[in-house]
Amino acid sequence: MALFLSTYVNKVDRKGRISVPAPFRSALPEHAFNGIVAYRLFKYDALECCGMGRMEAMARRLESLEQFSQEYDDLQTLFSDAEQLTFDGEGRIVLSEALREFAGITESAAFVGVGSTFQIWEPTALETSKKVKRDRLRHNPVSLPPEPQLAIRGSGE
Amino acid sequence: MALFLSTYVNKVDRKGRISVPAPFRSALPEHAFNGIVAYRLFKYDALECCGMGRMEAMARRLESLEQFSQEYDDLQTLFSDAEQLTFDGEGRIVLSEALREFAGITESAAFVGVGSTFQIWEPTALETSKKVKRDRLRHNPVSLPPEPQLAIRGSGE
DNA sequence: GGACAATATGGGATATCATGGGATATTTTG
DNA sequence: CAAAATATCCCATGATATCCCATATTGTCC
Repeated sequence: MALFLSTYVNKVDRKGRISVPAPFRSALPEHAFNGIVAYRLFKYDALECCGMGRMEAMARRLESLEQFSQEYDDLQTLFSDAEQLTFDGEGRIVLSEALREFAGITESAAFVGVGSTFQIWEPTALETSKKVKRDRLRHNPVSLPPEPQLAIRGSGE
Repeated sequence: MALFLSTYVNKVDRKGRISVPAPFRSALPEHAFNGIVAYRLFKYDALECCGMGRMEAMARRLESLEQFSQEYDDLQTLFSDAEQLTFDGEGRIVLSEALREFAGITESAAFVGVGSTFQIWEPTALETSKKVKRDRLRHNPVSLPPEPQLAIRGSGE
């Protein structure tokens, strides 16, 4: 499984191109599609990204939900707003205006490794969010449960 | 499982390089990634370090949490603040300015084995913290639980 | 106490990565 | 079908990360 760590801030150029950090490109599993999928987070004005394989697995899990249910419909939105972004020869992607606008990205973007996926944030918004979360962790420690069972995602369990 | 003991103090050079003590390098499990992962402790201005395998296990455990819960979001910060640090040919890592600043490290750093992981502290801050803990233990002794129950905690205990 | 090995420290060269620009191919629009 | 717009591809450069080599210090063994 892919593991994304750290945070990198890179520039967006006039053509909407931005370098995906080299460690993230290395961490992506091999796939016929050479790039990533970006979709909008529900809770934050930021994007979540992963390889195509993970997206395909998510699609299979969507199929396990009750068709026509409210949550099925809701999750379909995730897919319809998602964009596949191909790497160019230098490891850059092009962020569409729609994605940039959703995340409030203008000149730079922060690539935020969060374990099995990574996120793309506007850097100032990221710092604000991180500060809140760090403060919360400092005052209300949480723990990780022991080594898992696999969880079904997106089911709201 | 890895076992890290003792405390070593090494120098940071002008490029931010520092030697990881040889016993710690030996104690790390084999992994394709030749280095360590450093992340920020919640309760102290210090870093905690482990091998990549342990970080991967932590990522799997994160996946077992409810995906949109607040504690899930908060713990993601641990990953986004973490950095993978590759060993150079001489067993050194480069501590980024962000990590050094967080831990208050300038000229030297203390490597502190704490069992299954190790920590990196600014040496004076470490001494202060140790003194506080020794005083507390003297007045309020604690015990270890029996063998199978040790849990990894997201916060300093 | 000396020799040797292991470890830590220091410096410089090279490779990689991020950034920037232009050309070409493809798609869209009129 | 042609022109315009956009996406993709290709190439170059500067900064920095990585790699390589040497020396000093410390620990171990005889």
